[in-house]
Parts: sequence; structure tokens; C-alpha cells
Amino acid sequence: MTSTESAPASDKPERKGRLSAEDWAQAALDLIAEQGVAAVAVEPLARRLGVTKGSFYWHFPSRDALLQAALERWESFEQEAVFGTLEAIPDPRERLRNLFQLVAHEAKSHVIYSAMLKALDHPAVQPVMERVSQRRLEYLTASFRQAGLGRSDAQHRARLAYAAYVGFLQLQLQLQQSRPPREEFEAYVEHMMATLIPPLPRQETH
Amino acid sequence: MTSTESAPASDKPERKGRLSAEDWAQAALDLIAEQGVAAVAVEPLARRLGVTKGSFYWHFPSRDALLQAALERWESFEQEAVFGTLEAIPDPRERLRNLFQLVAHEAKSHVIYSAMLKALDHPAVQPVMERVSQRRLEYLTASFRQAGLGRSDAQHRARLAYAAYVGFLQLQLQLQQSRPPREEFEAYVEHMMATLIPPLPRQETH
DNA sequence: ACCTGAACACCGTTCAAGT
DNA sequence: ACCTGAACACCGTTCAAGT
Repeated sequence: MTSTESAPASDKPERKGRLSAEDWAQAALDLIAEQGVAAVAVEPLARRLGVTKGSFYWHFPSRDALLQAALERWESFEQEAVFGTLEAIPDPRERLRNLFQLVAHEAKSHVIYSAMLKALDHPAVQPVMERVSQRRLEYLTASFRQAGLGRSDAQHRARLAYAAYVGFLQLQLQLQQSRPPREEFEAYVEHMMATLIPPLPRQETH
Repeated sequence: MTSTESAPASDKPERKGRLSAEDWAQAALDLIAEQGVAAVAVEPLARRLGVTKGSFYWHFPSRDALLQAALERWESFEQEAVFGTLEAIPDPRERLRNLFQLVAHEAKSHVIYSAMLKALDHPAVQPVMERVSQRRLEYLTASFRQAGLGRSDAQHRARLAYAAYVGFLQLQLQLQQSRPPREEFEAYVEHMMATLIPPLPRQETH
């Protein structure tokens, strides 16, 4: 992120005369977060970076390749952000509750995901989305399994929970004006967890 | 495809020399179903209809207006298609089961919906999606209420069920290659219904 | 009432030439 | 190694002129 070649120790982490592929990818990712996937256009990006659009094609063969690079950049970041936080929690039911709460309240980390959700049309988005979804599904399945569900039930519940997650984000996007008050929202999240997280497996009440 | 201007009583209900706004809207809707929202472009559509793109602007002020007209056309169709079918079923739990089954198996009526889901980015898509979602949520809430849930629980369960529906379609779109076998899929739908549809309210076992 | 044809703006892409 | 500038294709939009 900071200096590169002959930088004479500038304190502002702006940019030197020359750009790298990573600079373009990060700029694209910023744009996605701000204005969505559709906003990633070569000419506006070039303007923003203070170069002509022709120079873009030295770094990437096409606009799609840039998008792909940007999204893969996000993919590796989010992987540790989400899973790193949760891995520490040993109790599976507690971990599931945390996962739901994290998803419900930590809006920032879902900005890019939501942007991708709105742009599944785009060929560059689909493969990334697919890998991320697959990974999350497997994680959920394992957690439900540990929480006491059978193999097949755990798979199905994971599918349902993930669908609820995706659909929840969609509803957030769709019903932006008629947003329910905070209290209402918390009650919904509680309802969701109560419905989807299995109860403690009954055991000898000592 | 067949004749045009001086058509001397063609029996095929193709089109006369002149097009109406509805012709354009329907053509756009067909394109959306076939290739998605992004495929709706004035020039290709005009080619397909055998006219020059200039003529499009006699019917619509912009591409966006065409998209809007096409989607509103779909909106009014789907409204009766979905609700008409279900309105006839008096028992609410039975109606919910039918709704889930309909969604799971009647892929055809969801093609446009899925296309819109992939293109929420587009400003013409959002308001339509919002109205449709709102209507369906209200319908679900009423059904859950009739099935015995309290007012607030019914609302939350409706939100959850609709989120599961939307997310389910997303997963279908995302995991196209690794599609599970039919049997597996049916088992998932059963699991979903068992989890989301409330049990019969206990009553005097006569 | 509906269509053509030419024009312009904007963006993706190419490429020879610059530093 | 990275950038400029001019060119071209494609699509959205406008508009005067046709039928």
C-alpha cells in the first residue's frame, strides 16, 4: 500500500508516478464498495487515478480481468476476516449465534458481498460467489453437525441457514425505505436463531 | 421473421409492418427470460424486430423506460399466476406447503424473477422487486397468522421464509454445476417445510 | 402514426510511439 | 516498465426527413 520504486519518503501514501496492477485492482474494489460492480469502468477509473485509459491495458487485458482481480482480492481478505473471528469459539451453538449476530450487525464486511449479490449477472462475479458460498456452506454444515444434527439434517439446515442469510441481505437491499425500527429488527434476528439453531441435545440432567 | 409491410392477410399472428410499444415490451421480456436483463439493448432488439434502432425512440424515451414497461408487464402477470393458484386452498398449512412446492418445482415462473435477482443493480429492477417482495411478505404473514402464529412471530417467520425462498433461488443460480440429485433435493425441501411451517396448534383430541 | 439515416457522446479495446 | 494519443467498434440518444 505504501511506497514503491524511487519514492523519496513521501509521508502521504498517495501514489507515485507509476501504477501497479494492484493499485488498479484496489481502486476497482473501492469503486465496487461505493457504487457497485457496474460502476467499474476503465475510463472513469483512469480519470480517478490521473492517467489515460490507454495505460490500463498495460496492466490488464480487459475490464473483466480487472474485475476478477479485484474480487479475488476481496475473496482472500474476507476468508480470514469471517472465519478467523469464529474459529476461536469452541461451542458450536455459541459459534452459530455469533455468526448470525456478526452477519446481522457488521454491515461493513458485507458491502462487497451485497454488491456482488446485486450483480450476479456478471460473469466475473459468479465464480467468486460460487467458491465463497461453497466454503460457507461447508462451514455451516460442520457447525450444525457439531451442534448435534445428523449428517443429512446438518446439510439441509446449513443450506436453509445460508439461504436465509443471502435472502436476508436481499431483503435489506430491497426494503430500504421501509426499514423496521431497531427493536423490531433485533426481535427478528432472535426469531431466526431460535428457529434455525437446534436446541441443546438432551442429556442426563445430573 | 416472416413477412412485413404489405402483408396480404397472413394467417400467422406475427407482426404487421408497424410495431406497438407492447411489441417492444414483450420482445424485451422474452430477451430477459432468455439472456438476462443486461441483454436488453436497443440495437440488438431492433435488429431482432427487423427495424432500425432509431424507431425505438418513437415508442419509449429510453432503454430504461422499456425495461420498466417490460418488468411491469411481468409484474401483473405473475401476480395472478402465483396468488390465483393459492387463493383456492383454504387450509393455511396446506397452502404454505403448496407455495413451497410450487416454488421448488415450477421453475418456469421463476425465470424472470431469477433474472431480476441477478440484476438488482439496475434501477429499473429495484422498484418492481420491492413491490413484489412486499406483496409476498404480506401474503406469507397472513398465512402464518392463520396457521396459528402470533402477530409478531408470523411477521418474523414470513421474513425468514421469504429470505429462504430468495436465498434458495440464489443458491440454485450459484451452485449450478454441483447440483444435488433429485432425491437429495426433495429431502431438502421437506426439511425446509418441516422447519418453517408451524405444527398444528394443539387442540382437544376428541 | 411509425420508420429511416445520419449524427454525436461515451466506453471498451488496440497499437504505435513516447519516457 | 509504464504511459500517451489517436483510432475504431459498439451502443444509447437525438432529430430532421420520409411514408
